[in-house]
Amino acid sequence: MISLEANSSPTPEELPPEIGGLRMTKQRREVFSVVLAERDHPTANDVFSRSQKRMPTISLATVYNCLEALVSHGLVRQVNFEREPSRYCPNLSDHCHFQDEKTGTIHDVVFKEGVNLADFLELPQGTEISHLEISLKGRIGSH
Amino acid sequence: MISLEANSSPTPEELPPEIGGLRMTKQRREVFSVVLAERDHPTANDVFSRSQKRMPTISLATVYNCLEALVSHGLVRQVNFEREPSRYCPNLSDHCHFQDEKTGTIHDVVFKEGVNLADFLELPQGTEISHLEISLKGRIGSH
DNA sequence: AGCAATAATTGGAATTATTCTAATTCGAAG
DNA sequence: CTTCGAATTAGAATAATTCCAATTATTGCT
Repeated sequence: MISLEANSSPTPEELPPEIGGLRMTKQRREVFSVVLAERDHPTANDVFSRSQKRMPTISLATVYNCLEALVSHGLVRQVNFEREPSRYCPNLSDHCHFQDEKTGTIHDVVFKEGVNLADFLELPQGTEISHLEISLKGRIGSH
Repeated sequence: MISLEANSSPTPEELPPEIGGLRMTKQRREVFSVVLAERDHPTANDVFSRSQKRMPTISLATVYNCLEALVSHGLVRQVNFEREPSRYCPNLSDHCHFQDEKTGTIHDVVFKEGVNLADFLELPQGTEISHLEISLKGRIGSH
């Protein structure tokens, strides 16, 4: 099995013909490898222009299609900050996002060991959560 | 001081000439009273059509302007679910939102007593959070 | 291999929430 | 009552995303 680790990001050619139930096409491989390559939470447009470098014929619609396929198969996470364009994140571990207001940069923020949602939310009993998004904004202290 | 409580929602006329540093105009009063009236997290469009009942001449642009003024003065909260249109919430207490996937209805969810963000997030030290949004989606158990 | 069926890609048009613009109107202060 | 900055308005503009219909690729059969 091919490893999809942080600092060994695969070229499109290295990706197998199927991942997590999703058939990989040339374009999906390209898009996926772009998302895997840099952990900077690119927008669809960012992914589009990066993909064009290797595959100049790819279309923006296809990038949207591929991203949606990857997201719905759980291979990539879609990240939203208020009404900003969606961003895409290859980090599948349980985490949330912090946006530095100064630079716009988005950082992954992990939960502390053993923390469970239901532990700190007054949820109506019987609630089943299928999706959770935590978005933080602020500044990183500099002194 | 006029009380802006849950079940005594003020008519526009009852709102003072200034709230929280924001000068109240006829339209702002109308928009604010619409948001206060029902805790169903209306979109800008919802607010627009409800406002039109009492004030048929109000424009959508004005509704957006008023909502933005109310939000930036901390009188109303803007609530986002992924890429859906923004919704508006008069509940200023510390809480987050749960959307019932079946009905689309949004419920306020409060944090458990004494819970603090930094307690469960591995935040880079020195981080100052100015904005936090937690959005949940799922189903409410029915059995 | 050849071929039908199915799925993916493409470019461009369409949609939709929201913001912008420029003109008008309002309202508080003198 | 006039003035002047702010608010409102209608409509145009913007921007992210989705839709559409046509083309191209891929799969599964025989």
